[in-house]
Amino acid sequence: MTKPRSRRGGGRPTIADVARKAGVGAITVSRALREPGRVSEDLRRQILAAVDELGYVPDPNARALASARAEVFGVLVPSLTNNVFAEVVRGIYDSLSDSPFRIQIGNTHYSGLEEERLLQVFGSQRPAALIVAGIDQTPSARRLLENAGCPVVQVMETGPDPVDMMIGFSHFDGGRTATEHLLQAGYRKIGFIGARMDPRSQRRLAGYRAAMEAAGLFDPRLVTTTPVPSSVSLGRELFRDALAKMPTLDGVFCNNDDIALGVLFECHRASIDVPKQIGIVGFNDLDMMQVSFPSITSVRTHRYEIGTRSVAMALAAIAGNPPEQRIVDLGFELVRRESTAR
Amino acid sequence: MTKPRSRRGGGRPTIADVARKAGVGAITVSRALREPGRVSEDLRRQILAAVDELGYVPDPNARALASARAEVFGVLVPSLTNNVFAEVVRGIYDSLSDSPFRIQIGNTHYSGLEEERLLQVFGSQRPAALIVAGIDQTPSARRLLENAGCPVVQVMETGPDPVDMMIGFSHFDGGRTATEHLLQAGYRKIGFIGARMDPRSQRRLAGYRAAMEAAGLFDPRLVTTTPVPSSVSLGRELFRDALAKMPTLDGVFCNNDDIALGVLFECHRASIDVPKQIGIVGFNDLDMMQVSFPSITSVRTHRYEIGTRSVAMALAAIAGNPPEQRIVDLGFELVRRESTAR
DNA sequence: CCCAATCATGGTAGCGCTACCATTTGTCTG
DNA sequence: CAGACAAATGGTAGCGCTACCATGATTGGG
Repeated sequence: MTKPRSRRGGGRPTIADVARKAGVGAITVSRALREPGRVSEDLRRQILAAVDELGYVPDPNARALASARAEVFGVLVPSLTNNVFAEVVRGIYDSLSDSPFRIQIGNTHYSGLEEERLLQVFGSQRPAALIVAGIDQTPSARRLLENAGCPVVQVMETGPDPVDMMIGFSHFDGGRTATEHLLQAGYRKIGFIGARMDPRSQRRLAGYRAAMEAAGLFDPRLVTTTPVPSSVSLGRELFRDALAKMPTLDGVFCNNDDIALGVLFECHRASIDVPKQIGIVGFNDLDMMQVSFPSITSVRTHRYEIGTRSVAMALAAIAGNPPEQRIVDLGFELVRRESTAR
Repeated sequence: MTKPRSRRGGGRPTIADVARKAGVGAITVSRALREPGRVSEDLRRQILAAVDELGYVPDPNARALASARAEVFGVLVPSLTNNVFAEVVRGIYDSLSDSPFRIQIGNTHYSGLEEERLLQVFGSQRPAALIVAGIDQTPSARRLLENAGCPVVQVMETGPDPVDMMIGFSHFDGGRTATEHLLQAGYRKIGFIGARMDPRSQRRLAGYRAAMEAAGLFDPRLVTTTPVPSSVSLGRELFRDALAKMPTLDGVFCNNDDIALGVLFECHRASIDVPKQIGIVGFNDLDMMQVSFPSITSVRTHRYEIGTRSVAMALAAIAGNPPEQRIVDLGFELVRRESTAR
């Protein structure tokens, strides 16, 4: 006469309740939910009705334990507030919202060690796929990715040696293209201003340097960087530093759009004419670049699409059809605007 | 002579492996990891050594299943890219990084239905706590929250009737304060410009209206809104609309800082003097408000702190000491800058 | 010095689900 | 029409962990 209900579970319906109600075996309920094609039309209807009536929702934890595979995408990004990564995450999120997969986000704070720690934690759940920003994993992080036993997509950049799959673009080329544009517009003393010099920023700087050296115009005093996190106000300060160091500066390639905006505001404040006295190029092409006065030339990157495409690649791999193109270069676009129209 | 290793698990060490190695029972290993105080010094050391040597990491899914409680915080926000919510999430994330709790983010896209759906999904995991943005849940979403069986924190706003706990500030008061500041500065034809008029924006608008009515200056033609998502470029367009509708406009309270920035840029473009001809006030006080030229007066909100404090409240409740203050008002600060210094 | 109360540890029995392996039925081939 | 084979369903045995309930060892008060 004891209650058969468990002492622990909150009393919510389980698969056995559904099975009883529908008059079938538990396993058939499980199949009806996961592989509808393998259950006859009739039973499926009956089962779905029972599910509905009881308000049954499968327990993802039990599911993960039994199948040794959690329906989770692990996503590792270096920052949650940086608009660039927020857009990537949004793309990932939107692409996954109609799938059974959940998302678990990890914030590495631009630290390789933190990334390792998070991979360890994420791995313990046997995720369905891992999406990680960047290609500069520590050796031990790379080993964790290789042994994760699930599809791995490195995003934001392309490089020669993917762990599994890769989607992004060349930051080196982006930096070079931006700089070449300034050179073509006639600017000569072109500075580089960058904050939070993560590996991607370093490669943009390298692209800048390559372009300047090719033009015979490179000078280390033109480069102003800091490891401090990027912000609009920092952009303003760095520009003042740059100008103090090199008063003849006539152009700047900014590591990102926040910096570029800070530079523009300082130009306003100091009555420096843009684009006549100084040309400005940003990176990422946030919405505000087209609105500012003057509007700012920037390198448009396809962040949202990197998110959606990375999910598509991972889902294909999970389904057993890994894309033949393991490295996808989405490129970028230089968007010319008033800030370099001299 | 058969391999005792399971057919499924990838062969990673389990608690039983650790127990065998340390020469203790499995349950003792479990305790040593979760309640160190209840295991003798000696055994604990032995066990931790075994854990280390084997590289054992507990399986969170098995743990959740056995204890009917997942070590997960469910976080529901209306947008991932809106800097305001990104800051809240960052605060949550940072406060949880030293705890065993993971984070699962849900993006409601400002939709009540989507929020319900996500609460349903999240609930199936028996999360340790739920943090949701806003206080305007649908009746059925509210029921889901009440029956979640875990601490619930509503964030970003305060209101009279919390599901469980609440932390934020009054958007009505924020809107009123901003508007009163413009009035005190001598502006009279003060417009309201807002995009994505979610419930919080509506209350800021109500605060604006209350201040204007108290001054006997309210006119519906001063209000320009749209349900379209907010952006800097939209701010510019809405300001042009507002000006076309009411050419004598001499001030604007903007629903958020992006809009305010768009307004400022349009003023530059149209050679409208700020603050002489037009006063501008934003909302949230993003970093760029202090850098722009002229710098923009804004209502500073404590987003990051809302995130960290919400976690502290939830953790306290989980530990069995729910805070006596179930409603925490973090307030806001009006930051006066050049854009209203007439 | 005995018995209760504590403390430290362990055994057992699930948590809710699915992998694996039947079993049953229907369908096709020669 | 037998035999082979596929399709549909079910039973059993865990997945790796912890709640619950012993058990034995230690303490301490009367």
